[in-house]
This record gives sequence, structure tokens and C-alpha cells, in this order.
Amino acid sequence: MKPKISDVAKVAGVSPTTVSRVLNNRGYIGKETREKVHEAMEKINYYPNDIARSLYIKKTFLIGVIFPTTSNPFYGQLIFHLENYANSLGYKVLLCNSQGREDKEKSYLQMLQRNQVDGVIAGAHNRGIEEYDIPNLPVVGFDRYLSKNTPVVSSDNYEGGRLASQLLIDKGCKNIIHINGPIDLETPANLRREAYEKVMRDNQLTPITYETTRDNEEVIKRLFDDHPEVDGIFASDDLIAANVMREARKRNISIPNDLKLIGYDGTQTTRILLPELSTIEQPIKDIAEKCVDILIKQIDGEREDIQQHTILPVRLIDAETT
Amino acid sequence: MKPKISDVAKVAGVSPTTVSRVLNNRGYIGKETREKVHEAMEKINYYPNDIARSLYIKKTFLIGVIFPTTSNPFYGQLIFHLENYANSLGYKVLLCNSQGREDKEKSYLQMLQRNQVDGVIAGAHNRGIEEYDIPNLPVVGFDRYLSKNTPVVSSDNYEGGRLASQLLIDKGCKNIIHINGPIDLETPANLRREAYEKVMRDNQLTPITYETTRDNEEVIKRLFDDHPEVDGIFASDDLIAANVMREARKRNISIPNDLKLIGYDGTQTTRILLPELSTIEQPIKDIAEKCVDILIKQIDGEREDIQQHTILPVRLIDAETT
DNA sequence: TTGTAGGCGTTATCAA
DNA sequence: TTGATAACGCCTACAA
Repeated sequence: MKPKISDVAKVAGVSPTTVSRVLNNRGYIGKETREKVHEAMEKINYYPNDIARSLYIKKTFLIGVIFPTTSNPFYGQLIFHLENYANSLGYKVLLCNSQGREDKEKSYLQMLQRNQVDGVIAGAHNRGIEEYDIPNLPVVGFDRYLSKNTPVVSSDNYEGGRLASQLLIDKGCKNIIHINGPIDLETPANLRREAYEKVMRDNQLTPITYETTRDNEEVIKRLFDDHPEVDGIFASDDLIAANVMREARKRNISIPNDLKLIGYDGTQTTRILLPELSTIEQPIKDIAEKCVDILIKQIDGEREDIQQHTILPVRLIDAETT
Repeated sequence: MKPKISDVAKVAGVSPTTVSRVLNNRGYIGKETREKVHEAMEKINYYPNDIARSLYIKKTFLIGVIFPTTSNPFYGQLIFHLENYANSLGYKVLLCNSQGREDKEKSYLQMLQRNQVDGVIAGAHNRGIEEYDIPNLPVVGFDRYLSKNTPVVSSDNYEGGRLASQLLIDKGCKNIIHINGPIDLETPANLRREAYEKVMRDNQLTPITYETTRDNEEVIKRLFDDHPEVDGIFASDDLIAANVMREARKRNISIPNDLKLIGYDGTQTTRILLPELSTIEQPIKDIAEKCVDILIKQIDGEREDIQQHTILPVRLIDAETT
């Protein structure tokens, strides 16, 4: 069936070893031999079996990527860059959509180990799982502390929260409310809220935070009902911000006249679908590349120069909703 | 290092064969032996090496998934469902972002073969590539003819195009223009345009199509400049539609009063970020599951009951832009 | 410069 | 019911 090295060897009239040498450019090979081998490979349409190779060299060039879902434009874009950059460095990506479920995450992690991945990049909304503390398995977390010694990459959540809150204040808002998704006390994303609270207090204002769980819309309605005086909202992601826009429209609250609104993430998709939304843009590509770089450093055993926590800068996009 | 079957065997005091039997539940195994083996596995924290297993059984339970980019909400959502469903059936997903580039697609295809994937699901915007005609490699195409014998799954593009065009006409539009992305004559997505043209002619109207390549915005501007009389636009995807909305706003063209607009795709993300946009919703989850089902049938050698072309129904969402 | 032999971790065959 | 052995396709000592 599928041609193997020994088939090439037969056709070329050499030994399998020689073929392997040609394949890997190792050791001495005669010019003629090399050509003969190449011709033979062409002729029978040979390509190497990476599975067999991996088994021997104990390295798969596979990395597992665990995130809630590629459906979300932020993760979709992040994963695009992860895969793209990893690919440019010779690594392949095994995709895992955890849906933020701890059970799925655990079983994915097992699956990845059975598949001998060289490393794992994970980010999600649930609490750090002990299971990530796996000896000999390089791991990098995005926006999330996975275990004591796993490096974390994130963007500057505190600065993002500060920029967003400050902007609302600078534009004259007095009653500013923060909405965020399910909070995990141990994720860096929580810093957005801390920054918001700090800015508020520095300006003699009272911070109020609403937390959404499943149902954004319900929470948002409650927010407007509870606080008709609200004139500024900082949403912890653009999807929530979009929901706020919709609810505001329903209530005939004019943005940005009556209410100023800023979101978070600034994905390509949001910028196309909802360019009028002010937001904090995360450097998604940089995040992805940093994650991969750090992971590969670990894989290559360069433990020295690995930063435990890498923080990348965010950018304020002051568009039409503020 | 990593424990292997023979390590388990030693601890349990049996032979590797027996351990393998326990692992795979094959043949006769004594109750006590089974327990001993299980204990031993627990004790040394053993998990099987799927690479080695794959090498022997010549099956990896890996499927390659080639699409332009997970950044795009449509593909992101499709890939989420592909992975999710494949996972539920015991298959793992190798992710490939082709960016619609033929060279990348070819090299991914090679990579996937070297990794011995059991099959490939691919969809993209460029022309069918001969390279997909690979003996013994099951392939399924989404919205795209890949080669003579590869099954295709798509949603009902013709009906979608018809519904969209007819809606604009029903709402009183007289000067309706269609915009689509780069057209490949051989993809089913082209049917959207054909339906549009048919509907137009059936109503004694002249079809006009603008094709965008890279720069949506430029094309859209030209469209408005060329046709100030336009009162209806059918965009072949929601992102283009969003660009139209933006340009219309810039020109003080009121939607839906002066101009009615309908997009295509209806992803979850669009529904959240831009719920007011009328669109044709594709059954993304069904598409994904159908792709996987058909692929696995091929993998399992059930060639009989494989439909060459599966078409799934679309749904009209008549929102606020029409 | 090239070939032979053994091993990577697993599974299946066959014998015990 | 269990164990020894060979094989999956490749790679690397070591020998020639």
C-alpha cells in the first residue's frame, strides 16, 4: 500500500539506511546515490510516516491548544495566530474546544498526553486545574494561572481597565457601571475590574459591578432597571457591549449622548461588524506568538530565559460609543 | 521516564501481552489479573502511547481540517462544531488555516498525509485542487468541489440566494445589487448569485453584481458612486453587509428606509454583534455534523450510502435592515 | 560511503 | 488464561 522506506530502497537499489540518510540529510551520501533515491521517491510517490518517526525520536512536533471555543471571535482569532505561527516553526496544532467545562478540559488533557504532544497552550474561564501540573509536559497559560510553574501570557488587563474607566470619566460620566463575565479570582482578567474600581475611587465615585453568567440579556436588563441614572458602561468584552447597545436602543437610550459605552477585545470581527464600538484592543497576534515562543523554549529545555508572566500592551480605541 | 506497558507488566507481575489485553479488553483475562494490572497502572500513572498504537493498527483517529481561518466567525463556528462532534466520536482534529492560499493548502495536505490522518475535511475559496484526488485518503468538501469523487456538503445556496433576493423585491426594492466575494465558478456558493439573477429576471429587473477581492470598502464605495439609485443590496456574507451598513451611514443613506440590506451566514457572532442585520442563516452545526458523518463513513469503508452532494436547508432572518 | 541489526511502544498471532 | 515473538515504519549505533 503506502510506500515505505524499504520500498524506496528497493527501487533505488540501495539500503533503507541510505534512504533514511538522504531523507534526513545526515552523514555522508554520494551524489549519485542521493539522486537515485530522490528519483525513486518521486517514482513511487513516497512520503515519510511521521508517526513512525515520532515514535523513534520521541518528539511529535504537535502542540495541544485548549480554549473555550473557536466560535468566539476572540478565541477564533487567537487560535488562528497560534496555529499560523506554530506552523511556521514546524509545529502542528491539535484543537480542543473545552467550552469552559472542567470535565472536557481534563479529558482533553489526557487525550493530548496519550498523543504525546510536545506541549500545551491553554486558556479558559474556569479556575486553574491541578491536572495541569504535569511533570515533563511544557504548558503555557493565556490569561490564566494554571499551576505554580506554568508561565502565563496575558495583555495588560489592569491598564486596559484603567484606560476604559478613565475614558468614561474624562468624557464626563458620573454613574459608571462595570459588567463582566463570570469572574475567576485567579485570572489576570480580573485586573480589569480592579483597575475600574481604583479609578472610580480615585475620582470619588462608587464602583458597581454586574456579573453575567449565562444570560447576558437578563443581567443587562436588571442593570438598567436598577440604575436608570447610569451614564457610562464598561463591558468586559465586546459581545456584552453589543448586548448593552441593543438593550439601550430598546429603551431609547441614545449612545453616546445619554450613555457612553466601551467594550473589550477589539477583534477583527468586532471592528468589521461593529466599528462604532469603542473598545480596548488586545494584541492578539503578539499574545499568540509569545505563547508559542515560550512553549517552544520550554520544549527545547531553555528554562533560563522564560519569563513567568509576560504582559503585553493594549490599545484604546476611542470610537463612536464614547 | 514515561511508563510503558512493560513497566506496568513488571509491577503487576505479568507479561506485557496481558497488560495490553486488559487495556483493550480483548481475549480472556482473569479477574484477579485484571485488577492487579489496573492497580499497577494507577500506581505508576500509566497512560497508553497512542502514537505507538497508531503505528501498529494503521489508524490514527486524526482528521485534518483545512479552512481559510478560524478568525472568520463563520469558519470559527463551523470548526467548533466539527471538532466538537468529531471528538464525541473519538476523533481528534488537526487544525489548518489555509488563508485561502493554494500553496498553504497543498503543504498542509502533505503534512496531514505524513501524519497519517484518517481523513480530511476542507473548504475554502480557491478552485478545486487536483492534489485532493488522493487514493486511499477519505476527503469531504464543504461548499466546494474538490475532485471527481469527493462528496460535498453545503447548505442550500440557491434557495438562500432566492430567499434573499425575493425578500428585497417583496419589500419593494427596484434597484437591487448583489455583492459577493471572489467567485469560483466551481463552488456551490456561486448558486447564490445565480438565484439572485434568476429572481431579478423573473421580475423584469436587471441583475448587477459587484465582486470584492481584497478590499471590500473600495468596491462598496464604487458601487454607491456608480449606482446612487440602489435601494436594495444582497451581500454574500454578513461581513460585507456590515461594510455596506457603515458606508451607507457615512453617506446618510438610511437603512431600511432608503436602502434595504440583507447578508448571508447568520453566525452566532453576527447575531450578537449585529442583530439588526437581516440575513440568510446557514445551519452550521448540521453542516459540521454531516461533514463528519460522511467522512467517517468513508473511513469505515461504507461507500454505498454516501451521498455525493448533501444540501442542507437555510433559514431567512427578516430583521431590521430590510 | 554504505549496509546490518536492534529498538521506539504497541498489538496480534500462535503456542503453551 | 497467559506468554514469547514478530511486526508496524523509521532511525541510529556500529560494522564493513
